[in-house]
Amino acid sequence: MALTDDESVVLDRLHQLRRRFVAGKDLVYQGQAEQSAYILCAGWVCSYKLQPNGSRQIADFQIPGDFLGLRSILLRTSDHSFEPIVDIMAAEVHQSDLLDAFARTPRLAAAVLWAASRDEAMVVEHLVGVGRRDAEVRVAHFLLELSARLALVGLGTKAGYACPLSQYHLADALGLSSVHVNRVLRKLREQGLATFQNGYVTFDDHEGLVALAEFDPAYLDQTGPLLA
Amino acid sequence: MALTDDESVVLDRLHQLRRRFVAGKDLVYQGQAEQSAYILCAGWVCSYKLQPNGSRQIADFQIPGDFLGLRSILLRTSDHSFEPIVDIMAAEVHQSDLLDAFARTPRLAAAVLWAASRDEAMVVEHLVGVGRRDAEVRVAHFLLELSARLALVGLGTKAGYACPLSQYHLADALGLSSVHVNRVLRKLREQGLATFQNGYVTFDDHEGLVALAEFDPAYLDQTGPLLA
DNA sequence: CGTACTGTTGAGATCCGTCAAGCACCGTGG
DNA sequence: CCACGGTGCTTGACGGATCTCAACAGTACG
Repeated sequence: MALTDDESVVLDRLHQLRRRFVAGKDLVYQGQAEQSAYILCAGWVCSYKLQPNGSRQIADFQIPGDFLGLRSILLRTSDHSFEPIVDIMAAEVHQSDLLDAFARTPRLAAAVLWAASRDEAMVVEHLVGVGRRDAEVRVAHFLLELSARLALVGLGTKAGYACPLSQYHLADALGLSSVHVNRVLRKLREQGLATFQNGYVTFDDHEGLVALAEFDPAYLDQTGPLLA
Repeated sequence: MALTDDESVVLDRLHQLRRRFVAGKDLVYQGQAEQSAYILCAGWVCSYKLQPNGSRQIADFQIPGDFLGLRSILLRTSDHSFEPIVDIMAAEVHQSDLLDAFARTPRLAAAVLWAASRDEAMVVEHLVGVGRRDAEVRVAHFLLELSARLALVGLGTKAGYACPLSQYHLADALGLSSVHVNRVLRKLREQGLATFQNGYVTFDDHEGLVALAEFDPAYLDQTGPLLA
């Protein structure tokens, strides 16, 4: 994605303030009114919604390079929370700076809208998984999606990747109980497809896993934003 | 939402081409490359993804006033399909016109991004339902969300609304079998909470239904886009 | 008058959740 | 050094929510 000098300047200005956050302490919480977003520099984050009964649903995971809280900047109050999975670094983006940037460089607006569209496409695919795939396929698909996203930013290969998630994170993301996640992971391991252990995901049979999950990465639109 | 004259002109130009589509015949299909979006004038549409095994997951329903296919305009190929539930009228919006409009009026870009954010918030809430609510609560929540959205455009009240969906639509949207949807609807009816019949949804006990579903419409952000 | 679609109901199977217990690891503090 | 609590992982037994299969009724429509 080629930028003009002007666009680069505007983009740089958005990145000014870098902040560190510790694992487990929410960046943004459900119902918060203050509006600012972040661009994740290092570490993993998850966005989730809590239910009155205490259960939670993780909507998405953010990895380095991802926008974080774009939605809470335009909607008045954040309808969800962000939890750092590990200690992270993130650059703060103020609402006013972003809207200001739109006025200066409309192509940037299109790029941000592209990012929002891609986010939504991922959530929709996630919804498909939870609604229509059984537990084994769902887990397999999830591991593959993460792999594809991480590979884009150089954090993984077809062989596997470092993954700081616990089985509880998987359970909350996939709409399963942690007990069942554990059983499914064991099954995938025993079938020689994939191993999720000690902070690493290893693809023992990448091709077989893709076949099982019927994984098609088209929705990830890996070609980047198209600029008018 | 107050617009300047200039913005109104740009917005009007987007609406030029109105087209009619018949029920059941897809407007946009999964994998299609051509890029244009629509603004729905009359009728109901659903957006869905098909699985290789034939089952489908409906991601969202669009009602009059909603944007339709905003995502397929920025991503290269549409990753999902749109099916008119009934005969509809929709105004076509070309990709180039939209990007052009961003350049002229950045506030419009913010408004469109707001619309995209709201869409995503709805999908996330949908995901929460499918992942973490049992069938009865899920159906109740769904009926209430539609009610709130329809009320905003004058198509329903707390008493009920006209609803052209079949039980199959509900099943595909909620990640349930149509058989089970039928049983749940019967239960809601017998409990005196809501009736889904003959193209009408009637709230027999709106308050009770809200309590059962723990419905909180905050995520719908009914205050409209905020303009810089 | 058949055909297709939607809705309805029952019976049986199964996937997955809940409850429960136990193990491994790790950092803390005595 | 060891006791201890916390967190995460593992496994078994049981129950239930939901699915699948199957049959049938009502309605619209050609």
